[in-house]
Amino acid sequence: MTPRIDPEPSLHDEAARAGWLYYVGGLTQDQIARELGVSRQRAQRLVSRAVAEGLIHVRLNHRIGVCLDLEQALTDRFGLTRCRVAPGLGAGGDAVRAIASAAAGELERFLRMEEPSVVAVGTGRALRGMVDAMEDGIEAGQHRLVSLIGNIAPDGSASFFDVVMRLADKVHAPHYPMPVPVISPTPEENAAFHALPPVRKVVDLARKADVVFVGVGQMSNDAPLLKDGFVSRAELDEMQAAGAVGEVAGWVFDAQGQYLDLGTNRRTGGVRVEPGLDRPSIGIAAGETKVSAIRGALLARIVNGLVTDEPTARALLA
Amino acid sequence: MTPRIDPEPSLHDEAARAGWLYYVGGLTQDQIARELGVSRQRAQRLVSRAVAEGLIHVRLNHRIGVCLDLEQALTDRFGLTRCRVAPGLGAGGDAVRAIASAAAGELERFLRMEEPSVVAVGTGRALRGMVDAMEDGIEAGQHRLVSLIGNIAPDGSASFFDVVMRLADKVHAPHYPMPVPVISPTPEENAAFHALPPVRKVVDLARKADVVFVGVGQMSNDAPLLKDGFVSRAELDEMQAAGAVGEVAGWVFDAQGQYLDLGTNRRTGGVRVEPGLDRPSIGIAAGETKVSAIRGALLARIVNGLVTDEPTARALLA
DNA sequence: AAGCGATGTGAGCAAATGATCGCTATATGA
DNA sequence: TCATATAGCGATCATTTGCTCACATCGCTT
Repeated sequence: MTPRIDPEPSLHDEAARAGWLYYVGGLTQDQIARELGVSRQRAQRLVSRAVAEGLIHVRLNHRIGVCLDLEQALTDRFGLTRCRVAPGLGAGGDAVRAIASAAAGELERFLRMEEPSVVAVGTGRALRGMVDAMEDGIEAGQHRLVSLIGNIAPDGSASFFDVVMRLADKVHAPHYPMPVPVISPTPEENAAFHALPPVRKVVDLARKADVVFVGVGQMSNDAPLLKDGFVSRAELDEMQAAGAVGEVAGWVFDAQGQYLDLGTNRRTGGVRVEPGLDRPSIGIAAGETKVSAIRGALLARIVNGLVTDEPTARALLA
Repeated sequence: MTPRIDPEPSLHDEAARAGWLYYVGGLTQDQIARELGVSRQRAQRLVSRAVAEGLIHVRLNHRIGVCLDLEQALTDRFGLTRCRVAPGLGAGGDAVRAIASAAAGELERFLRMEEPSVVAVGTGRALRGMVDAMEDGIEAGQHRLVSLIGNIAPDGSASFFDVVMRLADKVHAPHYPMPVPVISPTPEENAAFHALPPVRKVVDLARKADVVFVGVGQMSNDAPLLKDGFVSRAELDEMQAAGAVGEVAGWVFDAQGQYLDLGTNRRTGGVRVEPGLDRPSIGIAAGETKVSAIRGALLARIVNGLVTDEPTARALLA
């Protein structure tokens, strides 16, 4: 009579169940081991696997007063439309982790709208963290997701580009990668790509996006662009000398948020986020090293919304 | 220059921050203590306070296969429109805790709709848990919340009735309590209440609700109605003898889900959930002792949707 | 002002946890 | 076929955690 139940509790299932019993049920790992009929060590491993694989999501259901104050102060100072400040994670903490769930909440907010819209996204660790922190089960098929940044890397590595893809995968929305090199060897090659009709289509879509989510990269010596091999050391030096402090979607700007007309900016393939957009343009970024980059982006209104963490917020206001 | 920040980190704020550092940041309590400048013991107390007060919410981001199978089986067997099965919490686990977040998700689903609607809710521990497990920050001002059950208790205790109130409070929606006794001393008194125009208005609202959320109570010797003093032992005996196995919103039914025409049912003040509604009527209930009550409600289609836990689901199918 | 209860605090301690190590089984590929 | 990598497992052990107890503090009542 009982229907066919219990095929093969996959490893994921077992881990999820262990995590559930641990965090929701409050059982000890010993009890979980007994419940699942495994050794305590295995139970412990299942629990940590559940955490590591992001099966367990923790959210804080209380807006800490100080963070609200900081949000208000940032909003006033930079004329933002949206602002979220997550509590910091202490000295050695990972800023990306701190802001991931707040950023996820911000994105979910847009994805849940019934009105079909176009969501443009950049790349970077922060955005990646945001997507990972999103809840499962959100269906956003009515929206279109478009990448702001080229998806052809010099070394062919794709790890940099899977933010849109992962997101599209997660919410079952159509997505439009931008089929151009992140940064072309020459301005001419870049122009050749942009002359192609399919490329133009994606570019047009990105330009009319209803909302933009981007990370903000610093242009100091630990610049993501350098680490990922998109700019050479020499070019970085050149742009630093010209005042470069940050970049958004690969486009480099100075301390006032003015895009520079040199270096890689002449060969960057992606769509530039124009300053002063009338639609939301949300920056997701935190970390001591990014402060002047973020400030530049805010000053020129390359972004008019911000998700950051507490120490970064304080530094921006200082 | 720095704006006025740091008035008084309230106890809640501190607890929230400690919980954040612990669960999101992964710091040890010792590190948290140092970070916050308190003793380790205080840090530990703050963390547990954060959990106890529901500041920390844990969600499982993975639907365990077995639970999906059970949902399908229940849906097929009882012709449900919606069904969620949460993993069980093991032998000594609290069933309410297990289903709270799944139920919250189900309710949030409705509240997030833009279309204004009327949401009718019952009472009980399960619904209370559901509301507590809801995320903060959901705005549902477009909906109206109406209580199915009277809000006048024999002993004047209000703890039983604050489900609608807490919910309304949380999502900032208007709410309509039902200003009648849960159970009147006589049918006549009950009728007198229902003749009053303001009462009729609420009753009409409840009757046309677009979605109904109710708990399911058992009528065994540990019946909630008995424990809360709404029925006497003698009446319970009488109804049990007549086949009573469960109740929804105070209305008692038998194993087939047929409402009985005796005992308190002649004096119950609230609105009866009619069998076979064409709109969603979601039962939130789990626990071994409730199985036959739930089965009755399902068979007669007093509820056409169910949120329960794994062992209960298995028992319902057995 | 003394008494009293509620609340909070730190020390100590037992239990729970998670990291490490060496072992085994399985796969991978030359 | 064999060598080697890889992953999982149980045992051991240092660290982390949360509980209990004895005491201090504060506010309120008598």
